[in-house]
Amino acid sequence: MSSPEDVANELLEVVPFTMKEIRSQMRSQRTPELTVPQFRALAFVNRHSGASLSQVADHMGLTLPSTSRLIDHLITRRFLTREDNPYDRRRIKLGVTSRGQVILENSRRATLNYLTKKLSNVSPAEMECIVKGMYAIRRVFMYNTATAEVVK
Amino acid sequence: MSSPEDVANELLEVVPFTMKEIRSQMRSQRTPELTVPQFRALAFVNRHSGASLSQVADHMGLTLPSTSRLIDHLITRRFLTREDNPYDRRRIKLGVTSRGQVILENSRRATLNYLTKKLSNVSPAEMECIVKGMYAIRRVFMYNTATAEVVK
DNA sequence: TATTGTTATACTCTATAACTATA
DNA sequence: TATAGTTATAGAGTATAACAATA
Repeated sequence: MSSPEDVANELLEVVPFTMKEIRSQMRSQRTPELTVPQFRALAFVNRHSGASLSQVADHMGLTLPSTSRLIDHLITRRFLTREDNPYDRRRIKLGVTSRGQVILENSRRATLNYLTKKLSNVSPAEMECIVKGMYAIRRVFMYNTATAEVVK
Repeated sequence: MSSPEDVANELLEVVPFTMKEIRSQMRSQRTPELTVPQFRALAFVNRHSGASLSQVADHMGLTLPSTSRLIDHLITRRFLTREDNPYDRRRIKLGVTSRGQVILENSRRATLNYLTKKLSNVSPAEMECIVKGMYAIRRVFMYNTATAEVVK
């Protein structure tokens, strides 16, 4: 039996390490074109075409200035476009270019291939566990806003 | 049944998000004294008293210059000490100060409390899954050097 | 007056290149 | 010559503060 605290300890050790693996894979291997935050932002705009800066910031959990700079880099490199929103001129409408879609897909493929290869040594039963565990984490951290403190 | 690729996809979505939660908790809540890499380095030296810079770099998966600067910050703030190693004068011996131990313990406690609270909504069965899943990930990413490519 | 976004500034993380000192 | 570590330099990620434009 594991206590919530045991699980918390486990997360605190394993998550940063896994994150570092993903980050260095993205940086060093085939597709150093995108950092992890860039990848996430690009993927979000790809799923939500016409998104505003605030929507990206909300999704990423970043401040507006941080998001503005992040998006700037992606626009400079022609992975994203920025247009005015005619219905509310304070807002912008972001969109992924075809160039951006290619980069996004390449980056996703390379990283998935890397992870998939690593996971080839894991038994089916363990993989089910990982999936169920990730689902629980997702539910708690990504969707459960009921217990989340409101931070101004 | 989940394929390795399904699991990889899941990791690629959930791990960065969870990492961001941990990072922003450490930054914004009670103990903004340590960033995640600083916490990890300090915890490593605490477990391996007298460690050299190279040992920290290996553990963290960072280059020597990056590690040198990271450690510098911790020394400047009197969380770590640096001594010469008399047996090999090229090496240094790192140690945690009592001040560093206090900070480390506070930071660990605050983050664990935060995670533990989040996990209070997870059923025991799901927690077992998370633990088993983390164990599998740990085995694959942290210990399995057999299939890891050697990157110079 | 409140919301959306940008610019200015600053700090940490991280890398590569070039260096010093020791083995 | 090889190894351990530092310094110089640079780019990305992130924040807060101050601002402009629009609602």
